[in-house]
Amino acid sequence: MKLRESYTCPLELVHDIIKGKWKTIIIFQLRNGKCSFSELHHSIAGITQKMLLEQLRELKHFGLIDKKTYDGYPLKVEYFLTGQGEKMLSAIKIMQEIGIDYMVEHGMTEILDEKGICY
Amino acid sequence: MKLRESYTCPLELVHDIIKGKWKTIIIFQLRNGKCSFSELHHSIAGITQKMLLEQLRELKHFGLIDKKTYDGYPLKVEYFLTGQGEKMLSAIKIMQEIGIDYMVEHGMTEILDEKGICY
DNA sequence: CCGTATCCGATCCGATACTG
DNA sequence: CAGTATCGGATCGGATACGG
Repeated sequence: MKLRESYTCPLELVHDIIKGKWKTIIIFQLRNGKCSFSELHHSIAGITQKMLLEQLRELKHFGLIDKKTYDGYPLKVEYFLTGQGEKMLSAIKIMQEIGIDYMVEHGMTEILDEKGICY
Repeated sequence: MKLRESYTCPLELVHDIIKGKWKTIIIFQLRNGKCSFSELHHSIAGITQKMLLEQLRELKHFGLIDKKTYDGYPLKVEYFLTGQGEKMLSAIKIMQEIGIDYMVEHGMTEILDEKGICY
């Protein structure tokens, strides 16, 4: 969650911002616009509530996503990408392609639909 | 080093391929062509021999880089990006930009030269 | 110059139970 | 529905020493 005082390389900083198992997937899930906490929770296979919340908090802290809270009951919250989040998304989309390339190359295609999107 | 049998998402697979503190930096260092082991070692601030070798082995195993070994003494080895490595580089370049944006935004500019390249 | 091996603290992340 | 707290095993990565 905390960055260092200084870095010798921008990539080291970015690594500290998006490291971990879930952040790229969360950003990718926000590619089509706003999502509630539970939409994210249900659309990301295998993530726990704890991890999702923790990662959302960090992504917000680093300015890749933002959220809007509506008072009332039940509580309603919407998460969405910021400008920098969109920029990160453009890198993540390339990585998605690389993943699909690898899967095709190695016969791991069973999980892909015709567009290579799996959620 | 080992991937799972199957993944529910291409990004999860890519994460397993490039996770860790050093891989994106190593790929970025290879952006201008071939490098020897010691060129990489000297150009990447703070990396140990152990980590560099370990990460190079994994990157090769996953097909993002390749190497050419010349017999003779002293030993000479050259590492370079494959096609998929170049594709990953295009994503990494975007992340580099994001890192520079963040540094500029947060007054961490002291390490950047006029092009934002620090090695 | 290039590559290998081991030890060990730090961190990550899943499971689980609980609150507003 | 959204968010918090704690515990413990697995993994990561730095230090260090050795080998082709």
